Amino acid sequence: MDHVAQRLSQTKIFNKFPSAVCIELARLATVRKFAPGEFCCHQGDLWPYVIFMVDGAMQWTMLSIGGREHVLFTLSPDEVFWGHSIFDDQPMPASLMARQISITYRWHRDVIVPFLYRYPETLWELAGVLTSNMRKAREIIYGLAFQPVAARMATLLLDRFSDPDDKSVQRDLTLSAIASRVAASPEVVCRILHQFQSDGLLEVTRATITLFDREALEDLVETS
Amino acid sequence: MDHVAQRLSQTKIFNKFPSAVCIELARLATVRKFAPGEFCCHQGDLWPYVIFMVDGAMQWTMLSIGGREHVLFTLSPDEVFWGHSIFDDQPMPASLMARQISITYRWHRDVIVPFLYRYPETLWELAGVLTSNMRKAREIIYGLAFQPVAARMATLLLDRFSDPDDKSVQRDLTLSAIASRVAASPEVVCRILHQFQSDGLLEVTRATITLFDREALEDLVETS
DNA sequence: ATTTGTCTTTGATAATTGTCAAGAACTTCA
DNA sequence: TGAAGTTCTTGACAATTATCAAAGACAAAT
Repeated sequence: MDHVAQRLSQTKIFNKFPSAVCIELARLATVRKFAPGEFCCHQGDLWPYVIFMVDGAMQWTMLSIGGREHVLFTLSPDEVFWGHSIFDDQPMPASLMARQISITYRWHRDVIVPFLYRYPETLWELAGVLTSNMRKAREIIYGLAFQPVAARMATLLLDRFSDPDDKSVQRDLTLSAIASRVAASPEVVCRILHQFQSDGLLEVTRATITLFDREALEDLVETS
Repeated sequence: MDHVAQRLSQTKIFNKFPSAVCIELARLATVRKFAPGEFCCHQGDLWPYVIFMVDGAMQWTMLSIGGREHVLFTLSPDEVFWGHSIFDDQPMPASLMARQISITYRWHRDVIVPFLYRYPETLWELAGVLTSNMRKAREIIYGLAFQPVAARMATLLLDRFSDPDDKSVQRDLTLSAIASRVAASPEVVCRILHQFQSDGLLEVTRATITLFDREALEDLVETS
């Protein structure tokens, strides 16, 4: 069995297909490579595609009314993304952009829908996946609306330090990149980072961030 | 054909069932009456039900981290609501509360899912409905996060004056009720309302609001 | 090693919104 | 009619965050 088909068959929804179908789908897929900065789909496009991330990283970026960009989440290898237009023929509400060199398998709606109908359990699971996405989106944007910047920063940091053993991480995001994730200005991000440092929660150098007090960050998220 | 079954068969998803199935479903439904203030489901509950609004009005209210309540949308007669727990067995992210005396038809997941599987087009349409809900939720919360209060007020007012002929509407919401919809304090709502008035956009009395300049409100929503 | 350009840091200031408090206006009910 | 309870209005003040500006630190390239 093709290696990619194998990985595909472990994802939600696709795991409800017999493995022969996954192999067949892998064969039917359009393979595409993206350079960093290249767009997979643009906000406003009609984009009725499913993609499977083989390698790289994509970010889901929303253009807000003031021309500001907000990164809501990123896509990592082995994740599947179902374009909204597949289901309701409406324009995409955000853009998907490659952050690194990325490789995707892509299917058009017309290719994949017949398979879904043939195995209705996938359709049911699809409802589950959409619901879970809705919850996540709700959570993220709700955080933007009702949590102060410090709490949103704390969430992002905890996400980076997701492994409890990790005491120190590389800083791969600039202040502006962080700002676009927490919907704040780079200056504020800078101040809050140093605020955290002078409160003894962590240590910031140009290259790394070292976490001292995970609980304090968790508290910040809870109580705000 | 039962009158309610008839109405049910005109809604999304249910319209993909043969009418005999709608009649059958109407028979299988649990009919419930709610007094104003009574809850249909509570945030945090596992609530795997579908409801059809026969009469009245429900509001979808989210308890935020500061104990504040935010009303995200309301349910009107002939609308169908699919509880999130149906699809992913997770707790409901908000509460559904009757605002007036309301009557609902309700089905448990176990009752309705077999019918969905029997008619897979309904499952497909379900994905469409969930996607459209996701878009709406996104829009609403995104507005809360990135639009100033005045723009959110403008949106709410335009919603009230949805009929272009309506020049004047009853004020059926108190300042606090408005505040909870636009996620602001009643004082700020009061000020903005008077701001609009002194800018000549509308006239506020205790009982009614009269719109003078619809375009100005629309501009406010666009440009912020 | 110097230059160039991008990040980062810091300060000053302004805008938005929330909070508190007190009084005015209105409704309801007895 | 009057009393009690809401709801509305207004002012003063505080907190959060954005914006602008300028300077400092660093990395890459020549």
